[in-house]
Amino acid sequence: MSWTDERIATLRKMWEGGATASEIATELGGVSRNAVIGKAHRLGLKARPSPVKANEKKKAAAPAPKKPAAPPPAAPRVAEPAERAAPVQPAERPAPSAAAPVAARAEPAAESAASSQPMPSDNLPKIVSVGPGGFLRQGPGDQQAPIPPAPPRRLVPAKPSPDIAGKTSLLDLSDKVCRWPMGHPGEPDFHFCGNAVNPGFPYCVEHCGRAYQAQLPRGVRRPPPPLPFGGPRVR
DNA sequence: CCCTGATTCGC
DNA sequence: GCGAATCAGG
Repeated sequence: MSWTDERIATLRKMWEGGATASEIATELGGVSRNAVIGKAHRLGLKARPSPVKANEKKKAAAPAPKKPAAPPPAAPRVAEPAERAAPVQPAERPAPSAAAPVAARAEPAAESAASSQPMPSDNLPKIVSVGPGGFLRQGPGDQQAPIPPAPPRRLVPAKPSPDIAGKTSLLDLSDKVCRWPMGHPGEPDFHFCGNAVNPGFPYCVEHCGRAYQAQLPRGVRRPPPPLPFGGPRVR
């Protein structure tokens, strides 16, 4: 398989959308996870929470030579004492777990949008609180005290974008529209939600509610955790 | 062991 | 440019 423009576009979108290299590789087909990562790097997109690079100690002094291949006595290119040790990084970023960082980053409390009218929860179980971006947290357990004040704010945007009369294709994605995948890539009707995003999130309000769920006590978890990109493909 | 992304290096 | 092999953390 070669990297056609379309495949590259898919890689880009999915990578930026947060899909893992494995998922991207699976959906693209014909390439390995490594190929995806390699391509992503060559494309200049990297910088994603890597388990390995997550903690960068200011030490890191002695990288034991792993490659027995070529240890040239003259000029090892690994030589750079300065490294990146110069300024001690004040804020080290712990590897973010999927949901946490986004929620944490948003404005403190005051943003809650559940002001005047509680959303008409049709099929949703019980609304416990309102997430920072305005999406609804929910859960059967009531352990979470309801977010208090809710200064009058405009209700969640969620205004349907005009262009979603048709279907939002991969190429229609932007940071303005909900990236929640509908169906599986490769299937004829695969598309993305395309609604206006919940500001600061990659998904619309509704799908934020699906993507970011309140952690429930063990044993009381709901079974079906919907995953972006349809989750592991059943083949 | 499984997963992850990063890096290296022969092709 | 490509990607398998390898590394390394979770």
